[in-house]
Amino acid sequence: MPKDRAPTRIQKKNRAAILEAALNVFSAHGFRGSTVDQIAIEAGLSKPNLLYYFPSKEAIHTELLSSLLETWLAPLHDLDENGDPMEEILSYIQRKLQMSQELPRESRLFANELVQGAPRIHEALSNDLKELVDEKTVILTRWMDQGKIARLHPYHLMFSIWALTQHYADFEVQVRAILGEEDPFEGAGPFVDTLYRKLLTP
Amino acid sequence: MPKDRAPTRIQKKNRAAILEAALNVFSAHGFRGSTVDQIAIEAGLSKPNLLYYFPSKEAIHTELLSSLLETWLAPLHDLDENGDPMEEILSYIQRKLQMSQELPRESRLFANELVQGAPRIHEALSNDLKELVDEKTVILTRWMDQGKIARLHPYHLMFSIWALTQHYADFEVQVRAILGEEDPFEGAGPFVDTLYRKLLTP
DNA sequence: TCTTGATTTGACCATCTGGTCAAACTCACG
DNA sequence: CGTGAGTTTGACCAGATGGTCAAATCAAGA
Repeated sequence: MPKDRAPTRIQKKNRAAILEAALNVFSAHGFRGSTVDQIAIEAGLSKPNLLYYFPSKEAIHTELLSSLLETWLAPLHDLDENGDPMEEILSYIQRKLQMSQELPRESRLFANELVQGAPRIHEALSNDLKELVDEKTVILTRWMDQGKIARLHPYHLMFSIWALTQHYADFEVQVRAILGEEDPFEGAGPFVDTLYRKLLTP
Repeated sequence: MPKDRAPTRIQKKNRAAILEAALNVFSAHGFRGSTVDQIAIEAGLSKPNLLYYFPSKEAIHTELLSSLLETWLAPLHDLDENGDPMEEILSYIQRKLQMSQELPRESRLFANELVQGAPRIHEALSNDLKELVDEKTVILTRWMDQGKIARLHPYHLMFSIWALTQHYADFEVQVRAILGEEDPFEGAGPFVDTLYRKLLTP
């Protein structure tokens, strides 16, 4: 293993390649379904070489999840209490949808983890996520109190946004099986916009 | 393997026990994450004994998926073109939500499969599911033409229903991490009802 | 009860998989 | 250059896993 000095050029390149490869593999096959060899080959390294950069398969997975969690929660973080309520929420939703489109691997990485009970990120859910959601829930509730948006159960509103937007990445095969040639996101954008505009209008 | 006569009492009991156990295990760990031993133990059998009833792990999985697909699609099947449009759709949604509550293992079994690209049920999606959806889409579109419900992209309407209802089963850990003690389905029922009533009102 | 097919199992096998290690190789820099 | 740290790899290991098989046990009808 490299000493803990500043990472060399090679270390940077290889660690990045490994994480990129691991994202491909883990998001497609889940943790148990992925092998170190697959990741190594995809990263253009031999297995022992890969394990020179990360102590274990688990470590790669953990690092991936924690380094991507921030990205994943960023849109919600950006929800601004000083903006226009309806526009803030709608633009949050569009950003989430855009992430589903542009970062489907990340979405599926989390989906895989969650469906199987989130054994490795349970803590992050109960802490980081819960905290962030509660913070934003206060804002949503205030907007409801002020009559700026319709009164709804804020948690379930949040769930519906996650469910709807991530569905397009997580269950892409199914969506494509139904839509055929049609581009999923072409229709999805306007659809969710309409949906939440109607739902949130007081 | 048993001859292909009428199944004996023991065959019935053991095959049922195996499928029940496999549903538990596969839905919790995915296909690759599950082992034949786990399933055997959960079914109260030895591994060779289990493999006396099913030729392989894959065969159990396949049989589970195909035998549950029907159950899974039943609510949509029941959508009646002669009923009241709004009530038909809303009751479809409530039935889906109820299935999420009562059959979460089945939901997660499919979710696991779908997230990983549905390698084993791709065909069923493009055939059975696609066909059923298209059939019901015709009804939805007619209702829209008649002004009975709001005009929406019917496929995306369908996706939204699946996403929202199955979210509660598939991502139950996340939902519970946010809700804490609160019963997810307590709030979910009214929420989705409100949502689709608003959305579908012309 | 006896017989025959159904059921069960311990022992076993081949393969896969995560991980180790010592030896070889490469690179940056004095 | 030369040298020491950083990098790479072939060979290997132990445990897990899907699956097989012959032999033993059981169950039900004649």
